[in-house]
Amino acid sequence: MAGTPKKKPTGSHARRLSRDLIVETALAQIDRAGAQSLSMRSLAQELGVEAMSLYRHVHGREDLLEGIVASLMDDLVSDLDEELAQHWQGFLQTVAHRVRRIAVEHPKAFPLVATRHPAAPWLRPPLRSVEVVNTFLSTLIDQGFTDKQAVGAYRAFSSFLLGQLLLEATVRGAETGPVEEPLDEGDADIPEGDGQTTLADTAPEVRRLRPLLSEDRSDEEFEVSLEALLDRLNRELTQ
Amino acid sequence: MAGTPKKKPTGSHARRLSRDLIVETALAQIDRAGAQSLSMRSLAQELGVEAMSLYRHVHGREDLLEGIVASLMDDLVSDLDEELAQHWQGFLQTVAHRVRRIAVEHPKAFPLVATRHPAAPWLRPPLRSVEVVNTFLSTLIDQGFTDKQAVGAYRAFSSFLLGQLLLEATVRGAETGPVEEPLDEGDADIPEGDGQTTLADTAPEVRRLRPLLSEDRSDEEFEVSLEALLDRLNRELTQ
DNA sequence: TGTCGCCGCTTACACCGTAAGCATGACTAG
DNA sequence: CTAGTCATGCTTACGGTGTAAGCGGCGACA
Repeated sequence: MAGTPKKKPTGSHARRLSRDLIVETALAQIDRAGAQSLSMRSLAQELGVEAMSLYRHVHGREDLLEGIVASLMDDLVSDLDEELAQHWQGFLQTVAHRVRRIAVEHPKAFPLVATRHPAAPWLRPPLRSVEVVNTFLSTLIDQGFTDKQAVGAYRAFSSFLLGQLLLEATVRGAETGPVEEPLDEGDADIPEGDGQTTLADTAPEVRRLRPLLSEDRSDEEFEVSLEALLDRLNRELTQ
Repeated sequence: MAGTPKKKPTGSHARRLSRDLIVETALAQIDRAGAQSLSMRSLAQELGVEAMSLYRHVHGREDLLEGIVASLMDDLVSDLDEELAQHWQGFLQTVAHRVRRIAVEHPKAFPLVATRHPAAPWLRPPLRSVEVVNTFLSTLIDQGFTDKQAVGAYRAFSSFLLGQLLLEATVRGAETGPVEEPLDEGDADIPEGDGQTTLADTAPEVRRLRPLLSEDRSDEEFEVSLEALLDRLNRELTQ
């Protein structure tokens, strides 16, 4: 550059580079445009830095993604083991709502939490950290669950959260930025006759029920399903 | 080329190129090494063809993936609307087991089914085709479900399948080829003290229950959860 | 005033998806 | 039999991606 600036402009990038800052910025970028469009280069640019600089603080793209899901889920552990764990139902409800909050706030990032392979094969998304699972299990066992029941509850709970929240995140993520170009819709194969007419012909029920199908009852559905799960666990507990 | 071969060697690639063949081969490659490692070039190579030739039959990578999930799920519709739809519980059970079969046979591909955005916002994975959803809804409504109940059942059922099967697929997919290199485990940050010792210290319950956590009860869990869901729907139906 | 280590930069490479155009063979009309 | 059309696969080329390897400068401490 001409002029040999003695002090760097320091225009936009205020904070110093660090793993936390990188992860945080990456998450913001994913929230904005989806995980697909996050690249080391674009991330570096947003940080006012060259791509290779990121590798000082992050092992690579995979490690970065791992860091993102970890940072998302670390908010869970923070203040969990309190007086909160006195009734297991309340405990499960709190955990469920916290995880849901994460999914709703970061719909584009949640598929990562759901899909990424856990650190150990006996950890199941979305509760992927050893600490959380430990709190989960010991809370239940302290309140009368047998070992087997506690593990079963962990699995059922994981499955419930995963299904419910991944669905919700998919919907919310799609409506918050289907910026994907109209996909050309050219030729190249599969003429695919008129969609609307086809729908009325071959799927009248779907057509008729479309308003109902499009309604957003996710809050209510989550509560109801969670309640059903808790009932089931309770029934199992008291045999 | 020297020799101007009059007939092509026809050594390895027997069948002619077609969308179905391409999709089929791509699915095989995903089953083998995961979706991450599927590239147009490697796929073309396996077909004994140049990458750009694929674009005659497929709009691009996205369209290819779409074709793969469609081909996976098309096996559902084939013989669904039969005498099978006489009891909705049996119907749901059949559908559930068929989808599960798909997930178990293609654990590395199932995340695509789960994660990919559906064609319409009111379609929910893994039942992503209009035909299947239509059969689903009309079957239930024919047997006494109100519109709202049927739609609710569709949502609950989707959520159940998605959670249960994505978990199962993740586990099975991981054990069937964690070919991922040991990830270097170098330095660059986060010293991360000895893992085993840390686990015993901060997560004694997890350590104690590890054998139980590692057990594979997926068949049984699937049946039990499905049963619970059907019970719940039935209770809702008969109020 | 060294000198040493961190931290970001530069360069380079292999690989990716895909736009655009060309070569070739098979099939059909005259 | 010839000429024309068309489907199919190949070649070339471009911009983008993750990342290995080494360099440079700058602040901190002796």
